[in-house]
Amino acid sequence: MIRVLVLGGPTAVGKTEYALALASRLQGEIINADSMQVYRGLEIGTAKIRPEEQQGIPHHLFDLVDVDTPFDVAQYQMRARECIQAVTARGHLPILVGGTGLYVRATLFDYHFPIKEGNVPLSFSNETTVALYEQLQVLDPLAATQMHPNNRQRIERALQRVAESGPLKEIPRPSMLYDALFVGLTRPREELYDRINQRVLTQFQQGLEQEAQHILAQSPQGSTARQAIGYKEFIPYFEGQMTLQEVQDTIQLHTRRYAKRQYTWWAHQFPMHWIDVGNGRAPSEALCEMEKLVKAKWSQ
RNA sequence: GGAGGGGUAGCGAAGUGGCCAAACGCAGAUGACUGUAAAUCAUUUCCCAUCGGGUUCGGCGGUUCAAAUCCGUCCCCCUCCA
Repeated sequence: MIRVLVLGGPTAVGKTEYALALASRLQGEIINADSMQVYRGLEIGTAKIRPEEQQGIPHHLFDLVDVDTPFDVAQYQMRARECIQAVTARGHLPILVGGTGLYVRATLFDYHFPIKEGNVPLSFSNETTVALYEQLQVLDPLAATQMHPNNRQRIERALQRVAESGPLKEIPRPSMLYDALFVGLTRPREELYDRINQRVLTQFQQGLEQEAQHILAQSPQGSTARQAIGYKEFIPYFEGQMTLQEVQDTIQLHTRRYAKRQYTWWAHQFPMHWIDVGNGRAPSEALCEMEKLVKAKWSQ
């Protein structure tokens, strides 16, 4: 099986820096696993690494599409698998770096996304959520058991899927397709939250407002890019209903909550090896621990 | 000094004798998640505990079978008049 090193963890924990160091020590190439950094133009708000910071290490799957172009897990899965293949063929170690757990899981595990047949998307706007859930219970009882009756977004998707490829025959229990090592970076909660708050302040100084204005003008209603934290919060501000300070507070709040959700996903969906990079620990020491994990797994 | 309004769980805010450990909002904590995932959704938040129990609604004291809710008194806050 192909080896893949995964570097995950919550936002603002320090993945970008450690990825760079790891890549240079392990002859690795970095593959983005962040659902928002695939968009061109989301720079400051997503804390995307800049070309001059990349230290000559190849970075893949950043800036794939414009903000008005839809992108989803299925596309990511395909691109990421191709990329892993290519990096491996070059004799390098693919390092998947990012916070979007679903993207990583769909790539490394046996997730199937049937090819869409280009049929008209169903419209559910006139139905109540209760009615939609009842429909799903009839059309795909198994899928219905997998989601909460209030989760309209997932119910709609399930109905769409049923229309395209029929009901679920069994609940999928995906297996891993790669020889993957999951390293998660972590820090004490309070320290992480401080870093998040500080990072948002810095982003404002770097011109987040201008970037957001630009992005919001370019991305259509409902597009994924305008759901990104650090951008959508500006909407009420540009409409004159919120102060800049309130925008900043809200971005910090949303980012903190996002970080918690990421912890939940990473901790529960993968066999993680957590490395504490906080508490004033020297990066060299943390890196050393990561290298040990790598050696222990792929001893060489 | 006088008149009036108010003090409810982390914050805001309902409740005005029993159905109140106390609605609701916010914030926090926990979790779910195979095509929007930086999305969407759920649970939970006085204390101990499995049922269940023990302390709460500014303090103290009363009335009552029963009080956050009624009475007395004290403390604190706000507005207005002096």
